[in-house]
Amino acid sequence: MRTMTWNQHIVKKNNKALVLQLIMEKDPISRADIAQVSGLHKATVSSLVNELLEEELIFESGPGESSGGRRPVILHFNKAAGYAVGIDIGVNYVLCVLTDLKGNILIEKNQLVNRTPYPTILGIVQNMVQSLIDEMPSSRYGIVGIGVGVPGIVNKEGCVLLAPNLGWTNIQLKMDLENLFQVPVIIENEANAGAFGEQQFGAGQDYQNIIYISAGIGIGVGIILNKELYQGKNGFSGEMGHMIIDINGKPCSCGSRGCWEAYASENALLEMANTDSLESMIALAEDRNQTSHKLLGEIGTYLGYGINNIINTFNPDQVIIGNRLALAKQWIEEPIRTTIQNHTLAHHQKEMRIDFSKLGKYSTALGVSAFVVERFIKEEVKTS
Amino acid sequence: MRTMTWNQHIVKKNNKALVLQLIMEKDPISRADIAQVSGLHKATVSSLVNELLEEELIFESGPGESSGGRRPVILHFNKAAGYAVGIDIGVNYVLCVLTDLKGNILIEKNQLVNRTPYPTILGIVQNMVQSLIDEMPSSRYGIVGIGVGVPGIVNKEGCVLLAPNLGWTNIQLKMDLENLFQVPVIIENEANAGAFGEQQFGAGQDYQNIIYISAGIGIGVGIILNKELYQGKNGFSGEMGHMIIDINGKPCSCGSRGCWEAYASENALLEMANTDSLESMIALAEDRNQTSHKLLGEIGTYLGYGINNIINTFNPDQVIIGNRLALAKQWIEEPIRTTIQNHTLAHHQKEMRIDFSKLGKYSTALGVSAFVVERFIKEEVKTS
DNA sequence: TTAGTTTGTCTATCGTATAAACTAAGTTTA
DNA sequence: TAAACTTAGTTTATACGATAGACAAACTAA
Repeated sequence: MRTMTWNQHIVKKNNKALVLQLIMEKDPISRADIAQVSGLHKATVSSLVNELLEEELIFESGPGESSGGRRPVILHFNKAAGYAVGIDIGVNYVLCVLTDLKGNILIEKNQLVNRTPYPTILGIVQNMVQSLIDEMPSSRYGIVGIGVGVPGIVNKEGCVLLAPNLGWTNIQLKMDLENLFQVPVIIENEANAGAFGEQQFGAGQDYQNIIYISAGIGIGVGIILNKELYQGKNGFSGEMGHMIIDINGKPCSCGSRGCWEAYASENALLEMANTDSLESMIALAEDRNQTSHKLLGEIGTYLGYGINNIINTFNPDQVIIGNRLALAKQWIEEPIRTTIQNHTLAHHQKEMRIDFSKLGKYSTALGVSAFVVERFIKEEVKTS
Repeated sequence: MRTMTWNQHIVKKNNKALVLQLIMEKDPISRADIAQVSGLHKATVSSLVNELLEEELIFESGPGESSGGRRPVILHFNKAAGYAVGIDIGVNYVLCVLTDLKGNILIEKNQLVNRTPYPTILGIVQNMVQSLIDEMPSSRYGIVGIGVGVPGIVNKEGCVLLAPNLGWTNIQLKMDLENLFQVPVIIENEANAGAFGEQQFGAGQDYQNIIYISAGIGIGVGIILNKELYQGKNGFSGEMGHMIIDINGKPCSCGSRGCWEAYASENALLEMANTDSLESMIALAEDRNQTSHKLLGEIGTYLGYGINNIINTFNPDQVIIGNRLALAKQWIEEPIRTTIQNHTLAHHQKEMRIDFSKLGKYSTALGVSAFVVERFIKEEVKTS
C-alpha cells in the first residue's frame, strides 16, 4: 500500500491546474485577476502562466482596458491546442463529433444503421474517426483522445460487458480503438456521459449534484455528485431503469418485474400506443390527437414516479431529463411536475430544479468528449 | 470567490493527518514503518511524529521486536486524549454513550421514554450528558464534542426540520446543545450516523461504497460513497423509505402511495401481524409459529425489492441492514437474498455483499461519536 | 508636468520535503 | 567475542515552490 503523499510538486501541479481552470472558465482574464480571484500571489501566478504559455495551453492577446493604471495583458484558453473525438453509439445510429478543448463542435458525422453487430459498428466508427482526423486542422497536440458513449454496462477497464439493445456482450471496445488509433480512449455508459455533458456545457452548469435521466428506448441514469461522476464499485451505477416501481407489475426484459423502464421509456410508450415512432406520436399530439396526448401524459406521470424516488434518495440540486423523450417536453413536463408535487417529500422539493436537456442529441457525444479533454488537461498539467 | 489555493502549510497539514491516520489504523507501528507505508521520507515522518507527541495525540511505548537491527520505538494512538459523546434519540428511548477517540464505549446511559415533546427530551439529554461529564476520566482535551442522531430530516446547520415520529418541527438542536455545553455539536440523521458507525467500527470497515439501511419503525438510508458520507444538497439524502415500490399501493403517512416503508418497516410488520412488538413476533417465530415465520419472510421479501433498487442504482460494495429489523436476521435474510437473486441485474450482484449490522443498537450513537472525533482530529491537526 | 495607480517581473526569504551523513542499538558471522 | 552488517531514528545541508516586497512599465488624473 502506498498512500497519497504530499509534497511541493503536488502543490505546484494543483496550483497550475487551478490557474488553467480559471483561465478556461473566465476566458478573457489577466494575471492580476487570476491572483485576486485565486488568492495566489501575483508572482506565483506569473510564473505558472508563463509555463502554460510555453505549453501553448493558453495564449496572450493585446492589452485590455485599464482600470486606472497599467493596462493588463489579456490571457485566453487555447481551445485549439488539440481536438477530441466524441462518439455516441445508439441503437440505430452512430454520431461522431470533433470538438475543440472547450467542447465546441467543429465537424459532425451522423450515420444511421439498421443492424448492430460489433464488427459492423467498429468498422463504421473507424471510418468516421479516420475522416474526422483527415479533416482536422493542424494543432500542437492533435487528437488528444477518443470518447465513446454506449447504451450498456461498461466496466472501469473500458469493456462493454452487456449492451442488450445492441446485442453486445464482453466487447473490448477500449482496447480495439486504442490499437486502431494509438490515442487514449474512454468508454462510458451513455447516461453517465450525457450527465457529464449537460453538467459541463448544458443545463447543469450551475449545479453540484445532478441526476441526469436518459429516457430513450430504455432508461439509464447518470449521477453527478459534487461535480464529479459517481460510477460505483465497478462502474455500473445508475441502472435505475431497473428500479422496481410496481412490485406486482409487468415483466421486464431483464428478468425482473415492474421495472421503471417498462413503464416510462420510449419502448413502453410505443408499446402502449401500438405505433413505431415517437416522432409520429408527437406529431399526432400537435394535431390535438387526444389519445396521443393522453399517452404522453401517462409516460410523464410514470417518469414522475421514478423521479420522486431519485429526489428522495439523492436530494439533488437538479434533475435533468434527456435523450429521446425530452423531445416530448411539451407533453410530459406538466404531468412530471404534478406527480412530484403530489408525492415527493416537501423539504426535498424546495430549491430543487427539474430541467430538460439543453444539448439534445449531443449530450452523450459532448460528454465523452469532455471526459477525454479532462483527462488530457490533467495529464498535461501533471507532466511538466 | 476565493478558490482553494495550495501552499506548503497545506502539504504539512495533510502529511500530518496522513501520519496520524496511519497510527490510528495500524496502532502498534514504528516511525520506520510509517515512512515505508506512506512513502514519506523518514526525516519527515520523524518531525511530524514529534509534533503529534507534543500534542499528546500519540504516545510512545518501549522498543519493539528487532528485525535484524536497532529495535524500533513503538507508537500508539492516544485514544484517551479526549472523549466524545454520542447520543441516539429514538422514538421510545434515549441512548447516550461516552467513547474514547477510537470509538470504544466507556460509559453508557439508556433511558426509556414514552412521550417525546422536545423540552422533555432536551432535559433528559442534558442530564445524561452532564452525568457522563461528571464520571469522565480527566484527559488532555476533555469532551471534544457531542453528536446526536435523530430519526428525521436534519439540515446542514444542525436544525431538525422534521421528525414525524418524535413530533418535532424546526428544532434548533445544535444551537441549544452548544449553548448548554460550550462544545462543538453535530446533528445527523439517524441512518446517516448508523452508516458511518458501521463503516468506521462495524460491518463496513473494508468497503468504500456502502448503503446502510436503517430498518426500524420507518426506513432511512445512509449513503457512504468513497468512504465519505453523501448528504445531498441540503443534507436530506437517503429518504428511501419514501421510494415508491408500488405505484398503485397503499397510502403512506407522507402523503404519497406505495412507499417502501409502508411495506418493509417494523411498523408495516406490526400492522400486518396485528401485534405490538417485534420481539414477540420473533419469539413466536422461534416457537415455530407459522404465521410469524411467514410474515417475517414477507418483510424480508419487501426489503429485498428496495435493496434491488439500491443495488441497481448505486452499484455499491456492500449493503448493510441495521436497526430494529436486523434483530430478525434469522428470518429475513433468506428471503432478502432470494429476492435479490431473482430481480437484480446479474453484473451488479457479483462481489456485492449483503451484511447485517455488527454494532446493533449502537450503530447510530457510535456513528455520531465518530463524526465528532473526525471533526476534532481534523481541527487539531490543522491548528498547530 | 507630477503624483498616484495598476500590472507584471525580479530578488530575497521562508517553510517544507528530501537526501545524505551520522548516531544508536541491535543481529549475524567468522 | 569482535567485526561486519542491519535497521531505527536524528541531524544537517539542499532543493523547490510560494510569498513578500522592491521595482519597472505603462497607464490615469489633476
